[in-house]
Amino acid sequence: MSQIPSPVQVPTPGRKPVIAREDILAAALKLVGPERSVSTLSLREVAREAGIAPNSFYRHFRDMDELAVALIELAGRSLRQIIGSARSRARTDASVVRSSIEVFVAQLRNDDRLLHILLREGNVGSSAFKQAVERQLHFFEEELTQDLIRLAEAEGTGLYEPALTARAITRLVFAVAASAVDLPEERQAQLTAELILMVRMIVAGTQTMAALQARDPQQLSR
Amino acid sequence: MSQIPSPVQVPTPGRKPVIAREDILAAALKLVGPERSVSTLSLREVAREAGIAPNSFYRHFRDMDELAVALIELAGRSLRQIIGSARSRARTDASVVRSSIEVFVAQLRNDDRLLHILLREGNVGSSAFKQAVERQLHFFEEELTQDLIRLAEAEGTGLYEPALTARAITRLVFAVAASAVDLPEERQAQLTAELILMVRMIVAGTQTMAALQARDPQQLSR
DNA sequence: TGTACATCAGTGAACGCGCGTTCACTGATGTAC
DNA sequence: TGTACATCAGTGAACGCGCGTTCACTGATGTAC
Repeated sequence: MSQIPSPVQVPTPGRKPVIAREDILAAALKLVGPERSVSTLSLREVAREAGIAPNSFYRHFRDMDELAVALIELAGRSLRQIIGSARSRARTDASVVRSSIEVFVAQLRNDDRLLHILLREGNVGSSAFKQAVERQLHFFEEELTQDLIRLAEAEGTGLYEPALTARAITRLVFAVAASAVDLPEERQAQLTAELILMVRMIVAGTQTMAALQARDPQQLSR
Repeated sequence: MSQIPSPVQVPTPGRKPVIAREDILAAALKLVGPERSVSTLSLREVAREAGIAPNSFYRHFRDMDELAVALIELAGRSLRQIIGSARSRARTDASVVRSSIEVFVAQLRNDDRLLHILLREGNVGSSAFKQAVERQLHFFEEELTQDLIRLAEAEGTGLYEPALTARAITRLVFAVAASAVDLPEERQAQLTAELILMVRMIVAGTQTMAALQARDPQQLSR
């Protein structure tokens, strides 16, 4: 899945690389910020920040688009790992919602630029780039679907369309978080609380609808 | 609120304008597409499309950022008007959710580029641009809040945090629609159905939570 | 009605700049023997 | 161990291009009298 070369050494002839793909990704990350999106970075800018000649860039990436896709994959993998461990820590009690969102917002506040990119640049850029973002969101949706099913079984409640529910939660959390990236710290605490309530609404809704459907299968299509 | 000059004629000396602000906005709109966002348009490109010399652009806008903000305001006003009339048409029966979302998706399918911009570019660009997008979303949230209150009163159901609920619905609909802009037509029908269910989940959730809170005020903060 | 004048929307030419990409190269590293 | 050689990461210089912005201008339109 990863485009990043593993550190396994395959002995080859030729000059040793003095700069790694990762160094260039890191340089690009340093350049993004509130008013600089990945899609506005220039190849020369990134090369300058990485301390290499512009044409050395081509030794590592075909073009800026390939670099952008690599950034998204890095961001997705990193966030899923963070959320995943938060989730498994909280598996026993029913506060999965709270702890997942809290770790998510903490990461956001931690000025994780990878996360910022994943949140806010999903809708602009090349089609390869947008597809890379969509792929990462799907991973989240799939993992969340499994979580929801497990949670419903544990609590003995119904669950209406778990995949759809997971999709709604994922998209909502990403959208709200994206609009909060620029907010000051104190507003972000409030945001966490709001996000938790929003997700609870969806969960409560899916349970209610499951119960309704069990009683009267026609009702929901009205 | 509008930056667009009204067609009221204030007689002034000087040469008659041969091109209007609106013509330049229209030219910019023609240039945006699946892989071209407003933030990547160049001044010269827009001028070329509008059929004027590059420096004539400055007679109408200070820079491209001002044009982008004008586009967002145009998009917001236009969409609110469309949704508003759909909403008032459906006020009597309880299908506000369905008819609002249907008209929203119809507009999307209609290749309304203004709408595409509003949906997908909210998180990149200058801070003035992002604020303009946020302002438009707030208008939607406020109008939806009023709707939810009216609906709850009419149906006699409770409502937990109407403003928060409206916010969740608005953000979710915009996020899901943004990711669907590139989808083929047949997938968009499916999307409409999914969106309706998602919003119903939130509405069902807010009602359930209102009922829970009435019974046990502590329960929700768990 | 006619004439002089002010206004100002739009222009053509030019500027310096940063861009992506190319080319032929350098020289460090490893392999073959 | 020593030598010749192949590989290839990184380079310096150059290219043509489109960009935003500036300048002094043109000439159509309206006003004053």
